[in-house]
Amino acid sequence: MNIKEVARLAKVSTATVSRTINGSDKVTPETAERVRKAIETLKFYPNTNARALGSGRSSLYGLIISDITNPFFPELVKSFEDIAVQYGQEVLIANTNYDPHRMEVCVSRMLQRKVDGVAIMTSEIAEHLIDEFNSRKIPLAFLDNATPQKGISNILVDYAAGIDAAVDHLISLGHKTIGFIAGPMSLASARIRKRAFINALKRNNLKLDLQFVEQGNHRTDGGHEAMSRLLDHKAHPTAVIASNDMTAIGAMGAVFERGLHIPQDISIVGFDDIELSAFTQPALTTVRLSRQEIAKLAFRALYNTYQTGATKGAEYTIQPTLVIRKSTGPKPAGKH
Amino acid sequence: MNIKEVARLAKVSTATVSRTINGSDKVTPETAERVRKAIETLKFYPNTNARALGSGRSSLYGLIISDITNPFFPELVKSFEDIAVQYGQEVLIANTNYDPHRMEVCVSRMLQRKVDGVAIMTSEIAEHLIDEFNSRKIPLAFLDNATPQKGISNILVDYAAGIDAAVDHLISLGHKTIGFIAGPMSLASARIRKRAFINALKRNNLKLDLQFVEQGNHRTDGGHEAMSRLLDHKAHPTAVIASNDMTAIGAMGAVFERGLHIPQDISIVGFDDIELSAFTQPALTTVRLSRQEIAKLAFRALYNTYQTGATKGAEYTIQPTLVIRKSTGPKPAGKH
DNA sequence: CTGTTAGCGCTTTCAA
DNA sequence: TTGAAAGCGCTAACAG
Repeated sequence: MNIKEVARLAKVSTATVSRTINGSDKVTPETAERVRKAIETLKFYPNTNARALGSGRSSLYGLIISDITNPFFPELVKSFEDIAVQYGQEVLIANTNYDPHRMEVCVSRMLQRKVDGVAIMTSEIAEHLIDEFNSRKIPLAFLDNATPQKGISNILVDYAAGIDAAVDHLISLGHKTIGFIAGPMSLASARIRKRAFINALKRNNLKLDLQFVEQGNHRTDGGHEAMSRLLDHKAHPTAVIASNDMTAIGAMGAVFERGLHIPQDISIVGFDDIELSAFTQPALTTVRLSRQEIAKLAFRALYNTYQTGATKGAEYTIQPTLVIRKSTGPKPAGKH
Repeated sequence: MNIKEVARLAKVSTATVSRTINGSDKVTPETAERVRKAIETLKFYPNTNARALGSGRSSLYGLIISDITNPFFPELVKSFEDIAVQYGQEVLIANTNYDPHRMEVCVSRMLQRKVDGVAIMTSEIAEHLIDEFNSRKIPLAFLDNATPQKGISNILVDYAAGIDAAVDHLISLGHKTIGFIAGPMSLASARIRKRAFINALKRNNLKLDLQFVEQGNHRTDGGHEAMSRLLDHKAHPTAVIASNDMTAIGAMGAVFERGLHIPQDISIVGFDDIELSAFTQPALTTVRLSRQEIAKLAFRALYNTYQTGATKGAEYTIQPTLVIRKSTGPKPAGKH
């Protein structure tokens, strides 16, 4: 069952069938109709592999993420797929599992499938792998690539603005002693958030107490432990900002374990706005980083670069927004 | 850059390069080594499309799910990929978004990519689409297919056993009035759970009060509303089982809104054990349905069927297990 | 507007 | 063990 059979049944050449499939305008409507009917009756599905091979275009875009079970990614994946479908393109998803070796495997898969572009939404990627893509002129889009490069698109996130919004919100609620639970310092984006927090305190003339800047790991366990340490101080902060939502959720657990209440005794702010955050008890106030926006910008950058054959990539900056829910409240009376 | 260049550099024919790539044992180690070195220096990645076209095997397995942002699926996807990688196969993921039309698109994608098998982990699929696969002898594996079919593998879940375990657990805690929040009755698996609940009550000689069997939608909003209705009754149940975790989480919110405590005033049990459930406050007691097990069984069934060319599919039954966390406790004194 | 035909890059007989 | 060559199914000049 192939294009020949369709051609035979429709009494045309394979070229005409191909043209019809690809929506060429140089096919008489009547002919096209006949072809379409033949396709229908034969239940013919054009072989993607042959198409890609013949045309040199795969219409496939790669999406490399760390781990689909990390709640940050599902929405990103979904949005990326949705927009790709809109553009008539397909998506090849690959997980690195935070493992450099798996990353190599992912890159190799992309190369073998001859993708038309790759969105790399994870930080850990070796320079030589980027070169593989570059030398083949495969468009790349990064999320938060620290070192922008020739011909590579970059989606930047204004983390500082997000942190600022969180700090301002807490200050407006009367908080003066604000703690922070950082993410892994190996992550550029985590470093930026921590620095932004410190700067925000300064700008607001709040004293920076380094013992209230704790270290987490962007997972719940790290948040839990960090918050426990924070609560060990006789005079703990009345509000804590976490570097991401998972950290905040872990932190909330630690607060409850001490018999304290959120937000009556302590306010908590997260970062990312993963789905889960709306369902915590109380619902988490957090800085929303729109995954849909990231996905759209990344895909469009790739698509445009591929279509136009442009050699320089685009750069976009995304503004996070504060989502106020129930985990933040006025500073408790009598505290500092 | 293709197999020819490699052949030239290694001073062999393209056939030998192909054999080396595919690990044929009829290549002298020395020759193979030369080829491998050539591949290395040229940074050659064999074109998957051409490989599939030439061989007739795609080494690609399709995975159709409803929606990657549904927390049930990420772990399933990950496990499926992990095992596929182990077997040297690739995975093509497709979301239906609960939309029959998108389902057609998904099926079409699978057909066009000439997948070697498809795991359909969503319920809504039209009969004629199944036929498309059948007529092309593409192995299929279903999750919970109500009507088992010729040559199709089926992963069954013993939902009843899971519900039984939940009911038994609550009874052992002294509960006598147990409520249930069902899922959408359009879902076979939801119907089974509801029926299992009713049967379990009977078997334990507990009276079945139909006003305590509420209707949800497997989402948090449905759980919230259903639980609110349940709590409107003067004498509400002291324990409630939800048809899935999202429902349970929504229900928990409704309980808190009334100023009641979990599990002191009311115990809650979920179903699925999605990641989120470990992080609710209190952590949710639930019936765990191992997505890893589902994924493994589904993939292996497909792989074996394809490799052996078997015409009849396998059938497996998965036993869910109760995970006791903090949302269940003894029946409150003085209640029924 | 339609048909002919030479590839696309790899696999796989078939011979050697 | 290796090579030559005929496909795999489709696309895209090129001709007409």
